[in-house]
Amino acid sequence: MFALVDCNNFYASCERVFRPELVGKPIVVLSNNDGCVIARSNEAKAVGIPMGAPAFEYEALFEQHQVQVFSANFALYGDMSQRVMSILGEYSPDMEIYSIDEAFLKLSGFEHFNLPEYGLSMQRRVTKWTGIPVSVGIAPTKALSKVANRIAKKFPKETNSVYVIDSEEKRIKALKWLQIEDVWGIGRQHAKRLRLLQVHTAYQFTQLPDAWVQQHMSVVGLRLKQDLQGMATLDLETVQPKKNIATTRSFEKLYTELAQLEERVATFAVSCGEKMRKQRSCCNTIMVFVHTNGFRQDLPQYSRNIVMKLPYPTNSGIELARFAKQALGKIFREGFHYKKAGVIVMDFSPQDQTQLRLFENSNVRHVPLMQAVDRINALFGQQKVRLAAQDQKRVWKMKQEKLSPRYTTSLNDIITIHT
DNA sequence: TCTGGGGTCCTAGGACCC
DNA sequence: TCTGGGGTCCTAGGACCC
Repeated sequence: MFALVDCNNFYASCERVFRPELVGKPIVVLSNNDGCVIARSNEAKAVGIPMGAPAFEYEALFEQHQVQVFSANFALYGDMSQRVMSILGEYSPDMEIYSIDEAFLKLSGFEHFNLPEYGLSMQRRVTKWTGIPVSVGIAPTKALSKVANRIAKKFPKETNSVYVIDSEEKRIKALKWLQIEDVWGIGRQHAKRLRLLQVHTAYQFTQLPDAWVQQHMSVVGLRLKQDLQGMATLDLETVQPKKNIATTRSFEKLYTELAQLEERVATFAVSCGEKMRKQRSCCNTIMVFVHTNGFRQDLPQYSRNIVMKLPYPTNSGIELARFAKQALGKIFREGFHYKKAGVIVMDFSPQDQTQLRLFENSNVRHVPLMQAVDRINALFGQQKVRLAAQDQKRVWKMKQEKLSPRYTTSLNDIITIHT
């Protein structure tokens, strides 16, 4: 059996832990630059705020329903996630942290446990120890545990937020209840196509011939179908080093000059270097892209990326910034208003076994230098030490007008209790 | 005026090898 | 009228997840 434990409205719930007066009130959390809604409490969903809603279009509705609006506070969410995961880790030796707010637990060898009770224990302990409400779905396969979780979330009162699919009757009933677009692994495109074929529920999907599923949805679709039928095709996945690492941002205003973009792109490259060093990878290829604001129909549009093969593998921020600037120079065009840029590094080789080149090699002195930079920045805050090519005066700043304190990760922000 | 930021996997087709 | 049989690597595009 597998359990899927998923935090309810995670970002909104994190904000609520330290603002208990907001329990029962509508809350939304916005993306970077306070752009779109990326999390909603149940109350916010109920007043009709969709996922991804542009904040500026919904200001009136926020006002009307007294919606509490927060800028994304990833320092807080990341820390709360770790707390939740460390509690869940006690419940099984095999856990896959699937995303910031959910984890699969493999329950092999738990045959003699009372699973509904076990799930309830997880649910209660996480809520009690962290303040984050969670839902638990337990079933014979991963895909079915997702289904069970959805039921637990949809009917919290009837299920106590824990649902177990442990019989053929329950499995079929659950699949007949689940709409096709709500199936894990079936996105918009496949759902549309399946609807046209009169496949409206997860159950009907499991009745399709294997050959059709394989032809139109590849082996990924076929595995999903079998998993939903109760044959455990998907197993826990172990943590693998990432194959690509990206740092990309939309800008708070439109840029027209190369120098402005260079400064930002250098910062993105440095950030990619930091992320690579954390997993001890060096990249052999770097991609830089820029584009204008696609929503602005009054301005000419331009969008381009460039892939640059590096002469040697590196994870030095200094070298990455230099290459990224070179690449940017090749795709930058005068006369456009740029809204977004990014750096993506790929084609990794392990840091400790890079192949030396005959003529050009990464500067070995950067290795201890980057270690020192990482340690200083870890101690004194991000970007305390940075390149001259990066923003010196910090001229740009992400729009974060509704940022909550970093209650759990910054001593200055620690909560005060008056007694 | 304002519209997010990360990731993964699979397939088909072309270029190339012997 | 007929025109081999096996591979690999790379890229673009399409789908999906949170």
